[in-house]
Amino acid sequence: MPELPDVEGYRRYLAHHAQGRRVERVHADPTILRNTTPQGLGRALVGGVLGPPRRHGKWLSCPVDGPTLVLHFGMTGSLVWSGEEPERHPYDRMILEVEGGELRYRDMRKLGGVWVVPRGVDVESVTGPLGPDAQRIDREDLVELLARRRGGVKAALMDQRMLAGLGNLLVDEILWRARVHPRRAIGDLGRGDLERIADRTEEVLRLSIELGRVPPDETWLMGSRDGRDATCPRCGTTLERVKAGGRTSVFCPRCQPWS
DNA sequence: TTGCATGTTCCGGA
DNA sequence: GTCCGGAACATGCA
Repeated sequence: MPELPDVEGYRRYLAHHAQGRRVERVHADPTILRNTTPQGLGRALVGGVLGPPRRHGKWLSCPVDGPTLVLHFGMTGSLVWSGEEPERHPYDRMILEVEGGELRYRDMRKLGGVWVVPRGVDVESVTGPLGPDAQRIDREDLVELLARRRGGVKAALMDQRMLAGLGNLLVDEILWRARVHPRRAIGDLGRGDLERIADRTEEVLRLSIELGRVPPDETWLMGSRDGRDATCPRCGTTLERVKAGGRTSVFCPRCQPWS
């Protein structure tokens, strides 16, 4: 379930368990490797020491003595350290055997992927252009970014080239807190709307990043949105769903009126 | 059996 | 050039 807070959780997890350890061996499902082969991955990584992992948006990268390992988690990716779970799993698509254990990249649906960036090459060559990270951008800059956009507000917030890290569930959560209907055009919103969106973005990310995940909390839209007659955690109105920005959006018709 | 699912990318049409 | 919707990718679940 990787959105920015989850990937930030994986970054800390990798740093905690695997950073500083030397890679002894790698195994990989060739179909999860996006720009290399199992042999190429081995040549790049074996013998190297895992450096400090970095996150930008939903991308995680980790330098390994020159080359950089780059991971994207798609919709179902995660990391597992052998000390926490001794057995390998059929969906473990890549395994780094390191001194003292192994780090596994698990991804059921394989919509994510694994890349290797050679020494001296920019990580952007695989991630493509990304906007500023949603965790690190400050409020004023985010308001300015939003004010310059056109089109739907939801599509804008999910556009990784504008702002990196927000996905469908987080954007629904932010718009619900900011009381903005997900199908509104950004050009029709007032300054106050944009400021509330920026404030709620900061709030949602701060709270969920502390935990390394989005809390399964019934006071969050995210914790209440599933099910046929899910209700708004704030006012109890039955939640509705519409398509916006190409995905299903859940919103409260009372808290997020059209006008 | 059908529709839907938290990701990105590519394509066609307005 | 801009914006939007839909399909594709791979797999599981209701």
